Amino acid sequence: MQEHLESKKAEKKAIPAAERKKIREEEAERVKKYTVATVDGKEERVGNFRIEPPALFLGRGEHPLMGKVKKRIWPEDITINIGPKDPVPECPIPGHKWGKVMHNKAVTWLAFWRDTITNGSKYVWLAADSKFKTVSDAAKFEKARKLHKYIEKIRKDYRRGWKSEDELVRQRSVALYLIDRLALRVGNEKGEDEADTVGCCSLRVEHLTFNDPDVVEFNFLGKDSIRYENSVKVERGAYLGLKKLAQKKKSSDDIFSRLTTSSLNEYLRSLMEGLTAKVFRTYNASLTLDRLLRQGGQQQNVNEQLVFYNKQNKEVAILCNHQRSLPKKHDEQMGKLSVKYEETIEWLRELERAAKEMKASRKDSADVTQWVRPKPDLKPNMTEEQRAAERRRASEAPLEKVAKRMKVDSVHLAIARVHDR
DNA sequence: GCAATCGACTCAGAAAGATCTGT
DNA sequence: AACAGATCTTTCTGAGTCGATTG
Repeated sequence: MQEHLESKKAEKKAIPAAERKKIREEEAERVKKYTVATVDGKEERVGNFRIEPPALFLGRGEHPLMGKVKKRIWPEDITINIGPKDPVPECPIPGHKWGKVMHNKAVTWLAFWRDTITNGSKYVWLAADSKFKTVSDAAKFEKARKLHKYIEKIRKDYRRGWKSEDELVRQRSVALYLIDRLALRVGNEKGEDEADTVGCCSLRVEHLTFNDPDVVEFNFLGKDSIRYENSVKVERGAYLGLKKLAQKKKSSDDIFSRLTTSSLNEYLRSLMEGLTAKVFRTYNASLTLDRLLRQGGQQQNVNEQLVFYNKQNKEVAILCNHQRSLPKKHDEQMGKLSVKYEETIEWLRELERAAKEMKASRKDSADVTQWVRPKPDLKPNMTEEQRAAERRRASEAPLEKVAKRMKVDSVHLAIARVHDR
């Protein structure tokens, strides 16, 4: 199977760039009737118009269902949602027909099917640049802006709640503090056939360590089984409240045993219309970026501005615990970079030595030694594999010594070039 | 009345693919 | 000019959130 896939890959790679582009354009033309939808008289791009093909389910982290077969979806499994007078899209597989055609104006999906692994709903939606998506995206940020007007009151309220006699109020107030301060997700309960991950409301005693007087260490698997590891100095009241909630409980017990995500959200809605736990993430991420960008120095050029922006944006990613695993070849690439760096430094030393020597002797040229990588010897009649092998040989071959005489100007030019890098 | 389940939506990381850049 | 490697963009689909429905 692997061999087959490898050879398919090689076949694809062998197609010249121009032809590949042509193939791509033709394919785009062919699928156009599936990728564009008319919504309220306007053409909109469709997001995922291809049905997920059969595969072995993998899942993220330690998923109980990993390895199960995700079965093929047939037209009969699919419900189409279109306007009542619109023509039904032609079924692309001869001899088959759509399972159901309906006209539901209250939802935004175009097609629906059931996932054979989880029995969950899967949809075809419009793309992110569609009216439906952009309007709801804008509404999300407006809601976060609205929270800005309520936040002081809400914070005052939960600080008071830490000391409440009512355990439910205490749980809710401490949980809300964590959601606000650490941008934790709300953390719905999860089932037996899902990976064991948690959010705020599902935190267990085993996920926390208390370091008096006021530091809490968090260590748990969050969404996508991404580890959240953070040692935080928290407000004293929250510390005491949280510690009290963890006391007399087993390590596998829920900290917020009486709190549910829906009761928390219900409470939030009583404080501000439309407020839910996830709004705090949007709010705090946006506010953090805004604050960091404002305290920016005077970046001179676009390049510096970009570096600055990316740096601040990374801070927000840290707040939200967004992280990507390193690419497979990362170590190798870093290794190559450091070798290159060393070589460049050595070359710089040699150039500087030559410059000094010329200055001392008042000559206008000097002998320099450069260590260079041999060039691959590529012949026109070589096959792709032979070329690759030759390139590999050249890149792994020892450095060659090249001695040459350089004029003073070219030495200075070379030094400047190294500094540019 | 309430816990469990469902439906519809956003969020998110991996991998594939396209494009850019330096040699 | 060609090519390889780096980087940026897109695709894919699994993993959440949250309100509604159901038993």
